Amino acid sequence: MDPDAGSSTAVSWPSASTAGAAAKEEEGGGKQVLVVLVGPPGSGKSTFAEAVQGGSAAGRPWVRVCQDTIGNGKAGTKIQCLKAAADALKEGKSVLLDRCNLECEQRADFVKLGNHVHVDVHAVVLDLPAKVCISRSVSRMNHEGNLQGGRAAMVVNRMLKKKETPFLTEGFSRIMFCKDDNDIKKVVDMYNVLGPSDSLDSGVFGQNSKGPVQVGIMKFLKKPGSSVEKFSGPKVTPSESIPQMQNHFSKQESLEAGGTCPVEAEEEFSNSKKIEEQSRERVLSDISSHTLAFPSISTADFHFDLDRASDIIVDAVAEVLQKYDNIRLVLVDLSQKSRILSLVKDKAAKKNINSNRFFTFVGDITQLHSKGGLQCNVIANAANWRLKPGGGGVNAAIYNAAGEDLQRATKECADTLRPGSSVTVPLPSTSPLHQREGVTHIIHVLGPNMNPMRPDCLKNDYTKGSKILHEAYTSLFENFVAIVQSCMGKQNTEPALEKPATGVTSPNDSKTKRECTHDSERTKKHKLVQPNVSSNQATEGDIKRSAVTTTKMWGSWAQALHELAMHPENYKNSDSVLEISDDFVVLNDLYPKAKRHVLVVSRRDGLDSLADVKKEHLPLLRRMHSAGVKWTQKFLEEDSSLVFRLGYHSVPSMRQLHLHIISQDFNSASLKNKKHWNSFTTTFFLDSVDVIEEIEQRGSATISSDDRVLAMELRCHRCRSAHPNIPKLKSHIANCKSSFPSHLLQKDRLLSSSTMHMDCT
DNA sequence: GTTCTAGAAC
DNA sequence: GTTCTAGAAC
Repeated sequence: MDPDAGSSTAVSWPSASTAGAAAKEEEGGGKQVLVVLVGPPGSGKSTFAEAVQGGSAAGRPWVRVCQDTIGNGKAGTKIQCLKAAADALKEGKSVLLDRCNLECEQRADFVKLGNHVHVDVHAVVLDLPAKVCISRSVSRMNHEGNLQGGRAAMVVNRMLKKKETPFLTEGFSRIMFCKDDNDIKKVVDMYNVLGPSDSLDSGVFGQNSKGPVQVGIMKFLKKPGSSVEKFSGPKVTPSESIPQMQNHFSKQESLEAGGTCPVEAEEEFSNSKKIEEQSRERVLSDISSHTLAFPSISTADFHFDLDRASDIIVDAVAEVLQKYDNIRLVLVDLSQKSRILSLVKDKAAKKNINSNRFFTFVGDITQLHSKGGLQCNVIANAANWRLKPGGGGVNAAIYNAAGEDLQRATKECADTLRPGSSVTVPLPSTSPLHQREGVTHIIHVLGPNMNPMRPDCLKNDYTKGSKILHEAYTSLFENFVAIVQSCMGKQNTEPALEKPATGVTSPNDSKTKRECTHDSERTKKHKLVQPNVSSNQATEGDIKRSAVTTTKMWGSWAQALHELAMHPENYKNSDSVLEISDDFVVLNDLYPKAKRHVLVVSRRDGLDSLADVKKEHLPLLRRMHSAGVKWTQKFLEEDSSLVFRLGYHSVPSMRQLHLHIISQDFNSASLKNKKHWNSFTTTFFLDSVDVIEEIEQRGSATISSDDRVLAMELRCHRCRSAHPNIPKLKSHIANCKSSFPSHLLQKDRLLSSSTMHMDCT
């Protein structure tokens, strides 16, 4: 790649003729730069630094900090370089750090320094062939660091063995690789025209794609109790001013290898340190891909106050990083001038967030690896509530980059998304985004909504909006953690719940759906689920099923059906009771939610709900189903325009297993609220045919004990359009003539005069 | 499951 | 002001 490919920033600023203080004054525009040169002796670092310093045509004041010369005749130290760099930056100057910096550890303190004083930290890698460096260093005379002749060849070889390619995650905002003098010249030219207020785009430029894999960058991925723990670097605190940093460094001074090319360097590593390094690399390579890249959610659509949004991001990030160790988060924005990015960066630094575990990044979220050199196995999508492509921005970009695979995979996981929630979609390996960028999962997230045509519009309610935005990020991070945990093959303290997602459920696709995860709504009470559900006992699969047995507490009001089932003779004169058999009672629902709404109530004591049903109950279920079909037929004879659905509520409110037979007009005054609607039109409603089939195959029914589907937005059961409230929904469904969703047209899930081969008169 | 009602939304 | 939702009580 051309080294200046990323220098798209215009450099047409007025040239500041004065240096130093003048540059500092202009800080509002661009930033100072700390250029960390990376290269062995003979690679041309000093020549590069002198060329930039001497050729600056744009008024940017440069200071060269060179370890070879900083000791005034004696061997210079890293500490001296750090101090000199800190001083120069404090004076508003940009710094060229002229030392080898071949190892991550050698660079780390300088990067930290640059990030602390909020300057851009660049790496310029002088990646020339070893023989070139050797030949230059061997033959040169009067080298500043007195490294020349035969000794130089040995040192260059030794150092190159230890070379660790710089990576953005070390804290660099930009890395440029120079393979030859031509590349070097281009980079020098780029800096020469970089005015005091200019800045260069973030990213990696000129890297050879088959470069070595960088493992050292993963040192942030410590796990408590593991050997990696020992390698967590000194904790960075916001109050850690430069002098304090220097104190810290001075303690380590004896351990630090000299900057330029000390022959002694190799001896500085004790055996124990080597062992630690090896074990670190081994562990870290296992979890090296656990990185989530996410865009800023809702800030464009919602016109969210960016200051508040950045607080929310930083808070949510801090919370999740505190809870989990082995993850890395990256906030991505396309624009170099992104305000949300700079706000978040500043606040994260102030909040003492480890910049290795969370950082901001300028780039295209769909090309982080190929263009940015940043490997992220999971990326978040600022999705729309329909989970559909389009709309521009990140959503469109991700759908475009991932191809149709993403649409298909998303559809298998969920139909919609509520504000403040997220859903994980495993990205098929056939997707270009998977193949090219190494992205294995997309997590769709939906922030607060302000479009009055959509459900849950917040208008200008920032309190609520903030809450939802925080929920959205938390949900995103929890889902990401769940992916990481499942990749690591273990469930930690707080595994994110794995649930069947919203939308279509059928035996055919239930497997894939289970692989998707929806967010857990921690604040919501699960009133219908009693503690004995024992979610924490779930081990493999983690699908809560059939766990609600005999000990569920039923309120007195919930006992009516049980009472009826046990003593149907007491009700035989009631108008509501249509049929009594040994197995069941058929009755009109007391509060019908449609023109026709009938219950087939099992008479078996102990079968409180579907969760209690086992294979031995199949004959009963089949008989209940047949009774339902028989009565449906009768109703269709009375009104052939009706369409019926037969099914069970996942978690019923009334005790005693009962099958609903309900016409799909939903034209009833008793249908009053969201829970009523969603209990019949979401996955909460399990079709009788599917329940029977699953019990035949698995021995029990898969039940989502998650009642969040009941709180979902109101959508037409035919055309899936959304409506803000019950009255509007009702007026819509009264007129909606759309055909039913295709899955309902299969397997006799819908019964009508045509499917039952009756005459339509 | 429904009813009642406070308070949010309009 | 009225409409609508959501939570508590039953």
